[in-house]
Amino acid sequence: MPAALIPKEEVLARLLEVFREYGYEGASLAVLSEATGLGRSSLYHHFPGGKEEMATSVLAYLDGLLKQALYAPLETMASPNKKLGAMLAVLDEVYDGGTKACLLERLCASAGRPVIGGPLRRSFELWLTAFETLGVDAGIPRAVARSRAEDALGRIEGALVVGAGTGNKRVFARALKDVRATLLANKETVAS
Amino acid sequence: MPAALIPKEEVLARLLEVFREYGYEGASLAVLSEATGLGRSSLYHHFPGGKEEMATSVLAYLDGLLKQALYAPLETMASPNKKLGAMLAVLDEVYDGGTKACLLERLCASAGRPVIGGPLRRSFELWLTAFETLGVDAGIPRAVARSRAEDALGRIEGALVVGAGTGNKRVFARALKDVRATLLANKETVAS
DNA sequence: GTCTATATAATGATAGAC
DNA sequence: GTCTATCATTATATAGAC
Repeated sequence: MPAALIPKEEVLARLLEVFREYGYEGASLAVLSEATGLGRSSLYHHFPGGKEEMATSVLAYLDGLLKQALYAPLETMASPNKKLGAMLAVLDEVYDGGTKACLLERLCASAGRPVIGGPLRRSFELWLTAFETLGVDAGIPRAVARSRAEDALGRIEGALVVGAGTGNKRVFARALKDVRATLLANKETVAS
Repeated sequence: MPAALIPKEEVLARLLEVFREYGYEGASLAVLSEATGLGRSSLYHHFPGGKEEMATSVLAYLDGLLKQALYAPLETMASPNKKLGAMLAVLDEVYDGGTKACLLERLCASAGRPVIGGPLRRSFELWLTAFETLGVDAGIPRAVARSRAEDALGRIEGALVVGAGTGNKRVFARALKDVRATLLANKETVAS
């Protein structure tokens, strides 16, 4: 039997790129095949469940990346603020300064498919829980930390959307800066 | 010749609903046909350019809705704050409290198609300019008003994404509240 | 302006050789 | 584990009757 052309993790990484650029419906097997360098049959060998299994496997692979990017910093001895800085630095890199789309957002249009919607929601929750946990670590009441986490993720996702629609990267840079300043802050807004 | 079953504006409204739920690639002619009650050939009679023309026509139709929702309030005599309240009230209704997706976001995955990307960017700009103009009306320097407009639209889009992925509507409600409080404010963030 | 019927291409998915 | 060849289905799009 022929040796694997590329490691399975590399296959997943390339599939991820396609799904996050084109979404689920837009990611045709032709494109997925070209991106991985594997023929259709090879893809079906790795993912007997077809395109849906490719998408769910990619979501599981993303969960691993999220754990690296968001949960690894949580387990260090650094201050909550430093941990947040580490998380946001990785996100800035992953989204290439706001020029690359988010897989979670691109899959939302296909959340109606049960095999997508379930894992998708779990990936959202994984991210939210990381932010929430960081807030709790910083001494913020859990309910508040949870709301802040949702708002922070919303800021990031929305900045990527506006960036994709307008080509403006500064929105994303400001979003990261704002999350940096507000997620853990004892803040109040003062009108003058 | 048979009479039109429904006015063209109603056709556009129904096409809009499909595109904003499923995105461009996910909106098949079968679904578009069913949603409008028109056969394929009737759709091609109205939109000779096929699905791409349906999408661009829907974007143009959305521009009209945006002008109603965002520019009509601008031309009233009310205070900037009242105008903002009117805008956000319409948005809250249009997105059904955060349960309906935004067409602009759902089309971003297909922005690579030139016929989509151009009009899409123009629709984003239309929205941003409305928010920016309101800020300028309120006495905010244009550059600041522009940034605030981008951030506000980002907050709204991101809240819809998080809402779609998690099923949580409160994110959207808080986003509207935050835009209400920050778009026109003389604000500063105070850490205590 | 709408319909039925059809053309043509692309899609997701399989079978079987190596 | 990968390939070529092919399947059935769905997709977009057209032709022509009424």
